[in-house]
Amino acid sequence: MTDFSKKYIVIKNNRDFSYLFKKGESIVTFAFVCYVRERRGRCNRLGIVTGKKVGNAVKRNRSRRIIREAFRLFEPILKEKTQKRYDFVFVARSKTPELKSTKIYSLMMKNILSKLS
RNA sequence: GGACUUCAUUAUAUGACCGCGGGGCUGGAAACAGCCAUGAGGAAAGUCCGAGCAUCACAGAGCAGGGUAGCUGAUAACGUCAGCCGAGGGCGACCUUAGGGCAAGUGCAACAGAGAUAUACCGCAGCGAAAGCUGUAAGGGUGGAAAGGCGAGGUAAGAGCUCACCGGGUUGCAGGAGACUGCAAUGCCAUGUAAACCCUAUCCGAUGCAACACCGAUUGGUGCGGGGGACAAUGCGUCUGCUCGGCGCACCCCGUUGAAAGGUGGCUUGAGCGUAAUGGCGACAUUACGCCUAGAUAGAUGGUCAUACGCGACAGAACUCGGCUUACCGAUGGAGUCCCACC
Repeated sequence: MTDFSKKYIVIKNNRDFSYLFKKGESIVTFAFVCYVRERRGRCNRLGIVTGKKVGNAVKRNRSRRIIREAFRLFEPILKEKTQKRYDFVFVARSKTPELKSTKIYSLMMKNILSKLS
């Protein structure tokens, strides 16, 4: 139903998450851990995991928002570069809430694009 | 000026650009697009109490289990709040208070100490040549606690033995709505612990919005199991470092599940908030006027930049209220107390 939408889809299923943890390619930085896998379909999908290790509810919200914001900027560039579509799962780490979204954005550009191309 | 006490308020602000949630308006068949205003807290937290609301159960009474524990009031209700009483702390403003009953029963009280609810080790006094006997509990030492405290009289020495003051018990009278207070008489009666069991009084049905209600129905859908088919082709999953290959899913049938799944409502207009007046010491109540203030469902408030300063603490709504408790960088205002200086 969101096929024509420009936006990404949010991953909700627990099955999808565990599948990506198992089979996805992992990219580790100090700010986040990312699991990626190629998928069919017309748009990318995004899932964010913020465990209890990150901190209290405010810190978890903060890291979720930062990652989402960074991904919002990052996603159109990815679409331009390649025709392939991917599933992403980002796992927040304990340092994440203290960072700026630009920092995460640059980390995404640096680490993920190079791996996928 | 310094040191405090108490009650409130506030919780970085402003602008630009890019985004998000639900709502309204406009365009559109729809998808969607554009515009507009709006969008976390004093604790949203812990889930510790009390309610509303919902479903189930229910004649009445009792047991069990649990809560509460000075009095009077406030309240929908409370374990909350207000005022007062008692006790304790502070020079004071003021603060703290788990504040019924060990004179119903049972239990426990280590060590020390002569002795722990009872005693006589050292003492003191009398008698006696002495051993010792008798009287006594002032003093010593141990302990959280040793038969009310302290002083005077009294005595062989002592002791509520007597008396004054203080403390506690009982009875009476007076005051108060009551907790209680005051006075008088009597008389010293006998440890602590009930946040030990327990007793007394009083209150309590259970489960929580993932409650619950509705929508949609056999040509349909969810999950599980079994069989078939394909064994050609395609995709995905799985075993594997890779290939081959096997198995599973996608297809069909049967059995079972019978609303569990999905969607919508519940979901924010409420014991609501603000201002004023009146009543009340106060909690609060009444009246008038004004206001509408998040409703997400993997969960919306964010990002970037700029400016200012003290460089921003604790922390994120999840059915809704009233409280309590805990966390917290600060800032501002009102009222009040004590000390110093000056007049």
